[in-house]
Parts: sequence; structure tokens; C-alpha cells
Amino acid sequence: MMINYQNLYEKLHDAGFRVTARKKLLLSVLLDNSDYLLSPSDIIGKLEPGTMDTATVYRILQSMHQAGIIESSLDSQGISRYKICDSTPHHHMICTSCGRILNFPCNEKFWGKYLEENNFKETSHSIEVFGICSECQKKSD
Amino acid sequence: MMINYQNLYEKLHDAGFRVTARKKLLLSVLLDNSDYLLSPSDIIGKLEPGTMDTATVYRILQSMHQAGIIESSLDSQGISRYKICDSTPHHHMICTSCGRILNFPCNEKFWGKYLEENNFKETSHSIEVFGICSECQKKSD
DNA sequence: ATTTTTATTGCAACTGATTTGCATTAAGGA
DNA sequence: TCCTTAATGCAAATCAGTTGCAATAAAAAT
Repeated sequence: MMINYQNLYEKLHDAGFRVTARKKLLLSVLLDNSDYLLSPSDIIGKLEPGTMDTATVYRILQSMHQAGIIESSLDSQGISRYKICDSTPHHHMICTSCGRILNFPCNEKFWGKYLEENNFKETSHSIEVFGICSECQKKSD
Repeated sequence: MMINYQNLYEKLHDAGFRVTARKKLLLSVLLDNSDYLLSPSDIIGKLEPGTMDTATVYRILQSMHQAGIIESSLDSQGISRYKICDSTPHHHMICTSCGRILNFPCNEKFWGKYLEENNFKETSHSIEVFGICSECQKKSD
């Protein structure tokens, strides 16, 4: 299933949100940078100055998250970062130099035995691999 | 190698920090709660009111982290949480109800093939499993 | 097409975690 | 014990993110 604007607009609408000019604009920024986790201030930096209030950006990001069209995570400094949801479950390889994120699938769960040993009921998990992406390795040569 | 006060004091000292009464006090709080990731405000809450200034707590935590005797992580709300470093590498099972953290070792790295495919140079990784610990499952019965 | 309802937005003020400048105090080596 | 310098308390500042409110604009109803 391809990601497209119509689809995203519908999801927003179905979640009870109005499809406004600002929401469309933010969506285009996120789609244009779908390989990156963007912080609110990254996003604001990509807009013409004065296009949108900070509070509006935060509110729209909340709405989109609620509508299930973007996923959020915290970077190493505790700042929220967002990207359009991927359709398949996955984990991340995050470049600590440029911030690019690459996905990889995850089927194995080698910690199953530890869950049992501790009688721990898993609800979710997260695997993140940090390092330097191919592009950034070239740059530093 | 067991964790003990002398050892921790030495590490602080070796990193160029003075071993003060406040640092000893914070260390005892962290040792008494070594199964939990504590936030600065958790820690302050465990002290007699007026024992130590907020800024001091933050500064000491920075020093201890720099000295390599505590590890830090961010909780789901972006708040810093700390605990005494474990001697062996491991990953976490974090109880979303009480905050207790359980360790499990990690040897396997099933993402190796994805690193190669993308020519991604790993520097570190993090695996966190969220869920409900044994104790909290009992409580909700 | 016009009116009506209600979500959306800008603005400014606010919150809560964390940091910083500065004067004072106290480690710990000489 | 003295002296140098890190550590500390206090107050003010910073920074991400949130909120109240009045004005605006979607989308639903007429």
C-alpha cells in the first residue's frame, strides 16, 4: 500500500480532524523528508518564516499522531521527532551524524527466554542501532 | 566485581571530582534503588526536604555520569532517569507500571545483515522491552 | 449558496525540566 | 593549618512543549 496524500487526508478526516491548509503543508514537509526524523523546530525551519505559529505546529503534530499517520520518538536530547508511519513493523538504524534513519524488519525475539524467567508480560519493544550511515562515511573521508 | 562505596568514591575521585557529603548521599539513594531508573525529582523526593538544592542534584548527576558510575536514559516523557552502572553489558525490560527495570544479556545481533546491506557502521545499540513485571501483574489481580 | 456549528489558529502567557551566573563554602593537597 | 579550586545554594534564565482565549475558517445543515 503506497503512501499518498489522499490516503493521509482521509485518515485525518476519519479521526475527526479537519483537513486544513496548515495540515496539508506539514504533511508535505514530512513526506518530502520521509527518511528523517524531524523535530518541531526542524519542521519550522523548513517553512517560510511566519507561515505557521509554533503552537500550531505542535498541535498539528499531536493530531497527526493521534490519527496514526505519523510516529514519534525521542532523540538523545529528549526532543520529540516525527516521521510518516511506515506500513510495516520495523526497527531503526539511526545515523548519529546526519540523522537519517534506515529501517530493518524484526522477527526474531531472542529475549523470549528472559521474559519467561522473569514472568514479564511484554507489551512492546524498541530496537535502535546507532552509527554512521554510508553517505556520512563518504563525507568524512 | 561487586559494586561498593569505596569503589564508587574512587571512580569519582579518579575522574577529578571531590567526594563530598552530597555526592555520598546521592550515591546511597541510587544504591538503595538500584533496580529502578530514578528521575532527578524521584531522587529529591527520597531526601529530607531542604537537604540539597535542585541544581546541585542535577550537577552531581552530571558528574557521576561523566565519571562513568551511573547510566542515563530518557523515559517516554523525555525525562532523564539514572541508575548505577551495571558491570556487564545488557538490555532492559522496563515495567511500564512501576518503573522497575530488569536486565537481560545480549549477545545475538540479528541485524548484522542489514548493517552490511546498508553499509552502516554501528557504534552502539539499545534494546528495550516494555511491559508489566511479575509484581505488578499480582497487584492488578 | 448561505447560515450555523465547531474545529483550528495566532498570540501571549504559562509550565516543568534543566542550566547558568555569581557569591559563598568546603574538599583535600601542600 | 593554609590555600587553591571545586562544590553548593540561590535566583534568574532557558528551552521544549502546553494552554486560555478571541478571531477565523472548515464542513455540516439549511
